[in-house]
Amino acid sequence: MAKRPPILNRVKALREAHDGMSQAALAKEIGVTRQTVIAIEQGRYSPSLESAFRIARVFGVSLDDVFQWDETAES
Amino acid sequence: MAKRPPILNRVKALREAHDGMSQAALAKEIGVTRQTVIAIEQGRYSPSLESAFRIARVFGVSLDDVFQWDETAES
DNA sequence: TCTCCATGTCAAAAATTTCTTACATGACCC
DNA sequence: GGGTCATGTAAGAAATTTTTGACATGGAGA
Repeated sequence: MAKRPPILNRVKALREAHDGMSQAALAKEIGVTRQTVIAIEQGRYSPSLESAFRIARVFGVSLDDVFQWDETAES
Repeated sequence: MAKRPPILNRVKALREAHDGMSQAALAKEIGVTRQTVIAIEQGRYSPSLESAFRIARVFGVSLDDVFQWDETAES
């Protein structure tokens, strides 16, 4: 399997701040499945750049507001 | 194969602005192959979020400075 | 000319992300 | 209790990204 990517994200926090939007609702808006949203929030793998863009657009923020390089990981 | 992603990038321009860095040198710095850099620059597919981050870091810019959503593509 | 370097192409395999389907749990409300 | 919703897990298939290896071309320079 994939090892954990060195990327952190605030998807869950943004979702909750967005009027408690559910994982299912977010998944539908960005055009992926609920399982994909779960995996991304859990950091099991990082999304494609395209999914990342769609997530940022749903919340009206920039890519860097959603995803951050994990400085504690090896570069 | 994959259809063209709705994402544009300035990798080639950044590379040239970065003292004419070669595709091979960039590939080595971000830990992918030269073919991957070629494919990204040509827009054949968009990179993983992890590769995207590594590219931005090499050039010392933000993700959004390297990759832009193509507004002319269907969302 | 010959060599080196940068870019490009191609095809198949490998690795990673995403989908599909199914089932489980806890919270909440009737 | 029974129903719905949100979240979570799991396994295999499908799709996409990346690698590997090989070969081609054009430019620059010795």
